[in-house]
Amino acid sequence: MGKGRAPCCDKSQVKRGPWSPVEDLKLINFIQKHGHENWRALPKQAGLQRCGKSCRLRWINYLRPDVRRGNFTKEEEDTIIRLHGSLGNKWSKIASHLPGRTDNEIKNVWNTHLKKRVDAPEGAITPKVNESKESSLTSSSSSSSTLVSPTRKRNQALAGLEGEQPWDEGSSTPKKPRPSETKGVKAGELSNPADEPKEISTSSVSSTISNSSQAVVSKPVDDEIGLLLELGEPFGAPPGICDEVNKPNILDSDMDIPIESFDLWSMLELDNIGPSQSNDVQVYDTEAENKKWLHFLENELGLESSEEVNQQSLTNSAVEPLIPDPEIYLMMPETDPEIIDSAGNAMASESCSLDEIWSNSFSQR
DNA sequence: AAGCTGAGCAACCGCCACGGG
DNA sequence: CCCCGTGGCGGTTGCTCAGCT
Repeated sequence: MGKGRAPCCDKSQVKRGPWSPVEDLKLINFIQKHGHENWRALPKQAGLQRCGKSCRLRWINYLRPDVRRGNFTKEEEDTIIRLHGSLGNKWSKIASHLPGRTDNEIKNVWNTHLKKRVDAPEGAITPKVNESKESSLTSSSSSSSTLVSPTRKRNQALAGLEGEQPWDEGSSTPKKPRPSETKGVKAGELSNPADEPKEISTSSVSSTISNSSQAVVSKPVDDEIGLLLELGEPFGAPPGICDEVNKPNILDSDMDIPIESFDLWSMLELDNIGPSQSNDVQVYDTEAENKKWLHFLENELGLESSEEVNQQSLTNSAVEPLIPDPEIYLMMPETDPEIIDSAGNAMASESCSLDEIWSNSFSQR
């Protein structure tokens, strides 16, 4: 079996580190059109300089339509603890009991929060450690929300967006985490005057997913955009993909959708690419919606110029990169936002909301 | 204000299981 | 039956910043 096997890919030929929005877009676009029958071949066909494994991981953990991010509910935590008790570190098995949750996320949650909780004797979890972190995370679950990652990630992400392209494509050592895990800020945090001023704008999105009562805190518009995108599944997955992800899904679970949020679609004039509410995963008039959605994103990303080509490629064979390599901008010797901006017209400078969109829509789902 | 530390998590790595030839 | 390729899984790493001193 697997002894002495060659690496799955030539490490020198593939990009590593955090995924950029452009890459995400490419991957989504490709899978949405063609599925993922062969992960190994996928990167090439999709025009990605990534290892197939990396693509798979990215898809499974973040881009997949039914992935739920952030905010583990009390029930979920309990389930994890219970299942871990019986299954051990069988993360994928555990994940199969938690619709929308990935093994990786569960693993992280376990290692960072739940393990401590379980290890500690009942009641021995002393505030000092837990108050600031844990309680803002796990114990918050008592308010039925929970396991929210601190605001800082979001904050840092946003901070990174201010002046610098966070996705340093040229660098093998990622500088910042992508503004990806748009973990929400739990209500308590939001209401905390000390926290609030910071950068709620990007940090308060996802709480929504697991609990509306907590989620529907007033948020800045950008957050709602993220929320919308997150909830909206704008790139409705094709049936093939949905088959894969058609586990009992988030729509079946405890997710409440703050209806108000959907107004944003019209606010954004995106209403015609917005979700058509349904209980099925397949909630979009896929082809047209997808195109509109991608179109929108590409415009936002400053890929407008290539859009025609893209539209073409959308209808072309699978072997063609579906998106006319916008990454060329990112691959420039100097991955300078300004360069990108001048060339691509949008990436960095006005990218705040866009990046939030990206982060929220693609990473936080 | 600056430095240090720990937390959190995305992504990578390597091994294993399975299926096809 | 064996070999090989691929997908999947679990463990680990590396990066960044919030919070503390």
